[in-house]
Amino acid sequence: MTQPLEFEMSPAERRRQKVRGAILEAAERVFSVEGEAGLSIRRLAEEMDYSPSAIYKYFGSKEELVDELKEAFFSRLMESVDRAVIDSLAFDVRVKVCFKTYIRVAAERPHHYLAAFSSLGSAESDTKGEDWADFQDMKKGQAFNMVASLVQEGQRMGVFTPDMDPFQAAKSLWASMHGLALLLIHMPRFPELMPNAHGVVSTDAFTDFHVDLMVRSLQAAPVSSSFPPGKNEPPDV
Amino acid sequence: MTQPLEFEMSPAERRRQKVRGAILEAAERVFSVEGEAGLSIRRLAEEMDYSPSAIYKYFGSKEELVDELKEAFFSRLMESVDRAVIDSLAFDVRVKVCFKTYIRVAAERPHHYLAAFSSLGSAESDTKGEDWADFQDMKKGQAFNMVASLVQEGQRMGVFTPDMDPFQAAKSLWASMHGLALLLIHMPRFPELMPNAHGVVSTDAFTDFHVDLMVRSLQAAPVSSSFPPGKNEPPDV
DNA sequence: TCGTCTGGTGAACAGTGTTCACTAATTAAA
DNA sequence: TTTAATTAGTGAACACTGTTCACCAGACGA
Repeated sequence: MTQPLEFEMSPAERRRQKVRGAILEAAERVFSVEGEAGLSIRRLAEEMDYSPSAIYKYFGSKEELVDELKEAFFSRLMESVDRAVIDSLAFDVRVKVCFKTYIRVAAERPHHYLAAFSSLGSAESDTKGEDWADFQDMKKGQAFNMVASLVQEGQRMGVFTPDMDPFQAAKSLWASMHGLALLLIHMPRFPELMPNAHGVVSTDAFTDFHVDLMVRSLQAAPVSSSFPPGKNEPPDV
Repeated sequence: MTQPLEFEMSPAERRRQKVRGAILEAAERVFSVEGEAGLSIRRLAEEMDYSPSAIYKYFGSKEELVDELKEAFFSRLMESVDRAVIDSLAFDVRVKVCFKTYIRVAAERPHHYLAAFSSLGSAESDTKGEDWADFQDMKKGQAFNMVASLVQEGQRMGVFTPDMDPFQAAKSLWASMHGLALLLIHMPRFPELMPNAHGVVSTDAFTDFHVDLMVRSLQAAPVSSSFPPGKNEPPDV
């Protein structure tokens, strides 16, 4: 998986990796501002004074190239979240900073985040490994695991209600996080532009609000009102 | 906006609308299973025994055609939600059925829903009308308004906490709804495949769980624990 | 009946991703 | 060091795409 260290590469291999990196860099430059639609092999080749077919000596297809961009982005995203979480000590700020960092970094690179979720998964994949493998390869599983362990920690501390599957809760939280990130990407200023009762609300303030609601939904329920608290749904199979 | 009624159209106009409808029908057929990528003007023309350029007598561009498919889908989506909400009497089942219907219908037509949210909005739109106009045109605003009025109703009934802007709450709920719909589209069986503490969880059961959490986050907070309840963020401008 | 408008055609333009035969150079082996 | 083999890079081509344009025939209104 990981490429060999630099000093144990032949000069040829080292030069090859250098060119490969240059291609990825140029691709990243274009992709960041114009997305997959604006990134064409021919344009990329022209920008590097290469022939289009030269690119294919380094990448099997355009999809392969873009996949590498997406994977690199997801690594940066996870790294950002990790760092933000580690730097925070108190539990409550840790969980909130986790969500907020994810949403902010995702919205900062809209094309990357969008591209990573723009293809729809095969609906009839009998081989249950396929989706899940892709899931871990793309490091999306890492986000899920981090959220799940945060929920468990909250439950151990008695801050979150114990009568819910932490994995289910993590999925739900992830969906809410994902949803806001994508809404911010698709309509960048929708928190400001859409109606508000009390004047304009900045995107940051709205993100805080959304994350607050997400966290509130997990808190230990002191009394039950007309809505039953989230309990584990029994598997209906 | 609305086309003239059938009996007040000239025979020519009626024939024209008939062909136009046939094109849209064929496009819908292809788009439903293969999405925008699989829908090409040439293929469409071939399927109807037309020349490719004939399509352009009825639609200015491919984008215009696809936009009409997306708009029709959103109309169906909103109609489904409306009908589901109207058929329910009790407030709690009404709000849950609203969310669940939205998510289900969106996930049933993944290509449509994905296409409607696949283009990223212009980040630097100074004309604040642009995003908002697109918003109402695509009938996405209708979803928002429905959710907002549900929140207000819940607040009037005392079921939802009164100290939060119902519009902000509606945006947050919409984001959570949107997020789950897109996750189900991108990884259709992620509720089953991802880890669970208590066996396999069906997609339906997980949707119920997610919606429960969404609703719980709005409930009137009896006592405040370590997390402050969602209050109106003051505008910071 | 005559002119105008419109539906439909085929060819072409400018793109796209990708492949393939072909050099030229660089590397590994003798 | 000379030779063989592998590889980097090229340009042309294929099969697509959306879109336009000149043209033609038939239907329409005057």
